[in-house]
Amino acid sequence: MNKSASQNGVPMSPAPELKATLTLPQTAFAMKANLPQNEPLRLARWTSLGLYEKLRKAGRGRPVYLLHDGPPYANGPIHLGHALNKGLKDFVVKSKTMAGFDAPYVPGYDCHGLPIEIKVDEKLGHKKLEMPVPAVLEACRAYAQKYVGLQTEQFERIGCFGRWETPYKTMARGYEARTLEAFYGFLEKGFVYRGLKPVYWCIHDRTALAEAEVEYENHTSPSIYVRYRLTSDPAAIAPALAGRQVSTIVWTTTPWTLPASLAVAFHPDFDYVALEAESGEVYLVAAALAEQVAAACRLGHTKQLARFKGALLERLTFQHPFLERSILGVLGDYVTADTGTGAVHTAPAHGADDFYTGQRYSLDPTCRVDAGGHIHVDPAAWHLAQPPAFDGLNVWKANPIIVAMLEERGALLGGGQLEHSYPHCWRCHHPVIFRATEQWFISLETPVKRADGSETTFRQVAIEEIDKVIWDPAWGKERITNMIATRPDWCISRQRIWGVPIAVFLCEGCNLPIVDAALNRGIVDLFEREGAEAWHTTPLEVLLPAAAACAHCGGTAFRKETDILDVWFDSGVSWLAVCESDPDLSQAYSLFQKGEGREVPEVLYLEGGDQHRGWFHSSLLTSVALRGRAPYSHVATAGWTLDEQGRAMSKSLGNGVDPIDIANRMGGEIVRLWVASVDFREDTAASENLMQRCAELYKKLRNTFRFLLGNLHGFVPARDRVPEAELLPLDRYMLARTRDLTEKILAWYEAFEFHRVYQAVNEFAIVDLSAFYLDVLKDRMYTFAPTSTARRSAQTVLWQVTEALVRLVAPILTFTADEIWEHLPAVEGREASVHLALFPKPEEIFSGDPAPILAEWQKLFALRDEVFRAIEDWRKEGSVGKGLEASVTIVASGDFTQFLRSISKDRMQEFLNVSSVFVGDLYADSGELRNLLGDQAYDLIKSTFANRSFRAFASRAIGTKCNRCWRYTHDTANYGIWQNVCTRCQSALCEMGIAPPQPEAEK
RNA sequence: GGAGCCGUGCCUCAAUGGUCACAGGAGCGGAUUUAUAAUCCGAGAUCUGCUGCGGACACAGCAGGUGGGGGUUCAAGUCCCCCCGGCUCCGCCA
Repeated sequence: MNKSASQNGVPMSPAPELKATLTLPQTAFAMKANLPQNEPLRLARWTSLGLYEKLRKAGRGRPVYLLHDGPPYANGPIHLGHALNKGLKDFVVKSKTMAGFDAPYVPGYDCHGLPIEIKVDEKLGHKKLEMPVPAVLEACRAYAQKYVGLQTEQFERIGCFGRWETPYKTMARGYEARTLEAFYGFLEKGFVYRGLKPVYWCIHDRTALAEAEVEYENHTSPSIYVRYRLTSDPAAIAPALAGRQVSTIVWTTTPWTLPASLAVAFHPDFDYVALEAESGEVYLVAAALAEQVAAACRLGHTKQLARFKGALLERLTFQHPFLERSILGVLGDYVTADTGTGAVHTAPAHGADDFYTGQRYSLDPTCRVDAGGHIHVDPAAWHLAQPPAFDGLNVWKANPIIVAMLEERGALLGGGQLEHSYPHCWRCHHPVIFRATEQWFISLETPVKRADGSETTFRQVAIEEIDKVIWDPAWGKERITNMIATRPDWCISRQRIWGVPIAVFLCEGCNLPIVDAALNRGIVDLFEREGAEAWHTTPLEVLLPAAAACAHCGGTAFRKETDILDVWFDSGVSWLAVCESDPDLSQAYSLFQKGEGREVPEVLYLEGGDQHRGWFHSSLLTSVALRGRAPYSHVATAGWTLDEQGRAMSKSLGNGVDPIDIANRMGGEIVRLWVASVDFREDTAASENLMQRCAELYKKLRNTFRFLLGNLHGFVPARDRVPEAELLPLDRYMLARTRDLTEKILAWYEAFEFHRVYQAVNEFAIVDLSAFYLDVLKDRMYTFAPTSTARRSAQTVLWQVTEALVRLVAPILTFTADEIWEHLPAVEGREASVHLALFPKPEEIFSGDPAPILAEWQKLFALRDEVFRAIEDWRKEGSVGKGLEASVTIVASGDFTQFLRSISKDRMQEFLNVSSVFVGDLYADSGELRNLLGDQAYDLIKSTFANRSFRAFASRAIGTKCNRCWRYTHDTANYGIWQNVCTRCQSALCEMGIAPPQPEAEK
C-alpha cells in the first residue's frame, strides 16, 4: 500500500488516495494471449456460430470473387509451403469478403495417384496380390481420407476459413464421374490417340510418368566408348579407306540400351574424320571431338586419313558389338559436338530422339525391357543356345555385365564413371528410364477451330488463351507460354489402379477404342452412382451392349482398358468437377465463362510457381480443349519456402519449419503473421528465429490494442462521440493519419501486397500510436475528467482508430481481431464477428483530404525530435527525470516562430510531453532568450543558427510538481488533505464530483 | 544451356525516379512503478577520401557510400548495361 507512509512510521491513512482519482486504462482484454490454448476455443466458437455459413449468407447478392483452390495432395501432414499457400488464400478470401465481395472458398484435395497407392502397397504387402482390386481401392480411399481429415484440421487450426465440412475431393464419386466425362470429352472431340512412344518410365513403380512427374537429380552412370565395326564398303566414304578395318565409336551412359541398339546417328552437317590409330584400325568420329575421343579411347598417336561430312555416313552398315544384328547409319541433327564422339548409338525403344529417328528409317521400336526394367534379349539377334548373361536382369544390374561383355569382345575402347543430372521419379526418387510402350496421349497438335471459325491447333489456342490471363508476377506468362509451346503430347495413361480408369473398350481385332457418346454417358452415370470401382466390378457384358461392333474393323470382341488417368488430369479438370458443378460456385463460374454482363467475376488461381508445369498447365489444357478458354482470369504464384540453409522446402522433401508445431507452441496467429510478413512472389525464408520475430511483433501489436481498449473504457459511442469538427487538432491529425493508412492498406489488399500491410500496420502501431499518440495522450486520458470534451475528443479518435485497425488486420490476425472485436465499446447492430464486418471506408474515418494536415504536422515532428534530443542532453548533465520535469525553450525565427506561436501552450506541452514551453524568436526576443539561456549559449546559437529553423533547450521545470498529473506549474494548492494539486486537476476533480477529502478524526 | 529472382546497418527487412534511405530485433546508454510479463527516450552503417593538428592516436567536421563498376537523369536503392555472390524454375538426348 502506501509504502512511504509506513516507512516513516506514521500510521497508514485510510483517506482516499489521490492516485485513485486517475482514470487509468481498464480492460478485460488480457495482455498475455495464450494463443495455443485460446485459438482452439475461438475455432470452436466460430463453428458453433456457423461463421462460414453466415459469411455466405451475408455475401448473397454481392459481386462474386472466386478463388479456386488448387488441391494439395492428401498424403501427409501439412508443411510450411502448405501454410503459406493456404494462408495467402485466406488473406485473399477474407480481404475480398471485407471489401464487399461474396468470396466463397471451397477447399479441395488431390487424392488419387501413385504415392498413396505405394504406401498402401507397403501396408498391405503380399496380401495385396490376393485382394480384389476394389478392396485395394477401398484401402487407398481410406488412406487418402485419413489425410484429408488431418490436413483439414490443420488448415483450420491456422485460421483458414472455408467450406471445410464438404471440401472437394478428386476421389469423390461425383468428381470421378466428371473426370471421366472430361476424358470422354477429349476422346469424342478427337484429341486422344493411343500409340507406341518412348515415355519416362519408373521401373520401381512400374508406370509411365509425365514430364511433370520427373525430377532431375545427380546420378552416377557408367560412361563407355563402344566400337561399332563398319560392314559396308569403306571406300564409299573415301578412297583412302579402301580395304581398311574401319569402325565408329559411340559413347553411352546407358549400356543397358545397347541390346536395343539399331542404328548409329551422325550429324549431317558436322565434319567427320577417319582416324588411323596406332593399332592400325581406322575410326570415324566427329572432327571437333577427335582429339578428345582419341585420348579417352587411348588410340595413341593418330593420323587423319580422310575428312568428310556426316551426311556421307547415312545408310552405311555396322556390326552390333555383341548381337547378330546389322546397325544402320542414320542422320540426326540432335547429335551434338560438345560431348561424346559425334556418333550416337540409337535405340528407338529407349529415347525420344531415337524413336523419331527410328520412325524415319522404319526401325522396329519394340521394347524388350519389361515394366519392371528386366531386359529380354531379342531372340532374332541371339542364336546361341545359352541366353546372354544380362537376359532377364534389370537394367541397372545388366549394365556392368554388358560392359564386361564388350570388354571381352574387344569392343570397349574406353570407360569410366560419370556423375550427371539424370531424370528420377519425383515420387520414389529412383532413376527412370525411357521405354517405348503403348500409351494414351492427348495431341497438342489437334486441329481446332477458333470462335471466329478459323483453323488452328490446340497448342496455339492454349497459347492465345494464356495471353488473356493476368499473370502475377508477369514473367509467369512467358514461362507457361514456353512450356506449352514446346511440350510434347500429353501422356495421360498410367499403369496403376488408384485413379480414374480410362474407361474404354478396345477392339481385340484392331486395338482401337469404341467412341460412342451414348455409351460413354452411361459409364459416367455408373461412376456417379457407384464410383470408379464400378469399372472393375462390373463385367464387360453388362457394360457393353451385346450388339457392339468395332467401327474400324467390324470386330465384336472387346476388352476393358485397365490403365488409369494421370493424376494431373484429375486435378486439371477441377474447374469442371468443382467450379462448374458445385452448387455454391456454378452460377458465378458460368458468368465468368460467358464473360458477359456487368459483373464478370474474377477467377483466381494462387499456387506455388511449380504449378506452371502442374495444375495451371493441366487446367489450362483441359479447359481450352473442352470449353475453348482458360479456366482462370488471374494467376498468382508464390515463391519457394526456404529453410535456414537456403534449401527449398518442397512437397517431396517435406523439410523445414513445421507450421503446426509453431501453432502449438506460439500460436496459429504467429504462422499467419509470418505469411503476411513475406513478399510471397519471391522465395521466402523461414526459421524458428523468424517465427520468434513475428511472435514479438505480435506481442507489441496486442499490447497496443490492449491500451486502446483500456482507454475506451466508459466510452459510449452514441453518447460520447465528439463530432469531427470539434475534435482537438492533435486528434484530428490522428484521424487524418488513420484515413491515410486505411487508403493505403485497402489498395495493398487489392494488389495482394500483404507484406506491405504488415509493414504499415507494424509501423503505425509502434511509431504513430505507441511511441507518439498514445504516449502523448496519457496526460489527457488519465487526469482529465472522464466526461470532459477534451477526453471525449481523444476517446472518439481512439475508438475510430481501433474500429478501423481491427478491421484492417482481421484478414491476417484472424483470431486476435475477433477477440478485440468482443472488447470494443458496444454498438447497436454490431456483427457477431469482425469477419462479418466490412473494411472501413476512408471518408467515414475522416472527411477531409489528409495530405495537407499530414504535411503540416511533419514540421512539428522534427521539432519533437529536437526537443527529445535536448532533454537527453539535459539528462546527461546529471539532472534526472522524465519529460514532465523539463521546461523547454525553443528558439525559432521568422515564419516558424509565428507557426509555433499559433499553437496553444497547452497543445505544445502535451505534444512535447513537457511541463512548460517557451517559444522565442532568435531576433525579436533576444533579451528574453539571453535571460533564459545565458549570453554565451545565446551567442553560440545565433552564430550556428544559419542551417536550422529551430533549436531547443531543456532545463529543470520551474514551479511545483502536481501530485496528481506530475506537471510542474506555478499554481498548485491543497485540495483537502491532498497536497499540491494543480488548478487543472482541481477542476477535474470538481467535475468528477470528488470533494476535497478531509482528514480523519484524530484517534 | 535457357529464363527469372534476390543482394540495403550485427540480424530481419521497407521505400510511385524526388526530404536527411522506413521500421523492428539484438546489443549499448538512460528514464519510468500513470500500458509494468508493460512503456518511453537517446546514441548507433562497415568503409573510403578530405579538413582541423607540426605529426600520430583519439576526436570533430565535411564528402562519398544501398554487393562492385559504368550509364541515363536536374535527381537513382529504384531505370539501362557489365561483373561478382546467393537462390529458384525450365531444359538436359547418347
